[in-house]
Amino acid sequence: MPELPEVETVANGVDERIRGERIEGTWFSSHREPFKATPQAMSEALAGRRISRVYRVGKHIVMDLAPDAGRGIADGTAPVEAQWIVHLGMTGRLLVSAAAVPVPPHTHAVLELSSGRELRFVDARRFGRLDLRHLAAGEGFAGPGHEPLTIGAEEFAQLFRGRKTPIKAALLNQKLLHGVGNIYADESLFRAGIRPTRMAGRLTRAQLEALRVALQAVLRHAISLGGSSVSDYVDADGVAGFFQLEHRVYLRTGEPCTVCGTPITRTLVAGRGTHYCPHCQK
DNA sequence: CATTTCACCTGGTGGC
DNA sequence: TGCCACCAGGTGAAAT
Repeated sequence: MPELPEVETVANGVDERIRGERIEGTWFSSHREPFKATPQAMSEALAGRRISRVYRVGKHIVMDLAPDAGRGIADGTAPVEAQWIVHLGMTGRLLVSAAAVPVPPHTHAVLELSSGRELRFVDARRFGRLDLRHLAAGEGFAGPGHEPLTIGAEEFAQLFRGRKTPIKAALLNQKLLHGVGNIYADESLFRAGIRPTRMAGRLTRAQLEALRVALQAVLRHAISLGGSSVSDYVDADGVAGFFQLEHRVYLRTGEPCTVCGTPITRTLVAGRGTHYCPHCQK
């Protein structure tokens, strides 16, 4: 499901709903895939602590964990002792539900909260990951690349200098920019008029700047509409987003380009389905 | 090191 | 209705 706008929507929704709550208990499934840290380690780190803040870094959701009795829980300034890191993979969901609501199939983690509600991690394909940071052991979670929403023109252009890979593959590389995925790579390249197969290192400075502006605009617009719901994605309340209605090329193979009417083409770039207008994108 | 390919999973859809 | 191929928002390991 989830690229930057969807992860941002989920993280903000979870933060609004459960910030300040105490984690009373935990439950984890017996599948091994979603767990980078062991369920036992996560249980020990989570149970008895308070959730002081939930936010997005790249495509990761970070939950700051503070001591139960600490000050500054409500405004997120409490001392952070550990962080729970959630990556939604392709089909992951993070849901805040009343305990009485039936637990959905493919639920892999449940945090029981002081309000009586539960935070549930649900993931059919199990490409998602759950992990843990102990801040006493080092830095907080930073993520692998630059933040797409705030990166400046100079830094952005620098990322692609000399790269002999298609620009779309570079956009998907999380060590360069973290948070861009298949939908927003295709949509930003369309809005910038750049063909996804163009070699990244051969783009002009003006083209790269057009791409940066288009990418930031498309991500902000998508966040404002609660993200794109293609099949699985929903927010923390289980509600779908609306940005899929604004897609100009993604999954619109054969449909007319909204600008020139030429049928949208689908090809493979970096092993991913890639959609573009052969007339508007050079 | 840079880049490409493929495996990891389940479920939905569309053709026959 | 059933079966099968193909497709899907994600990485990360292995090969080149």
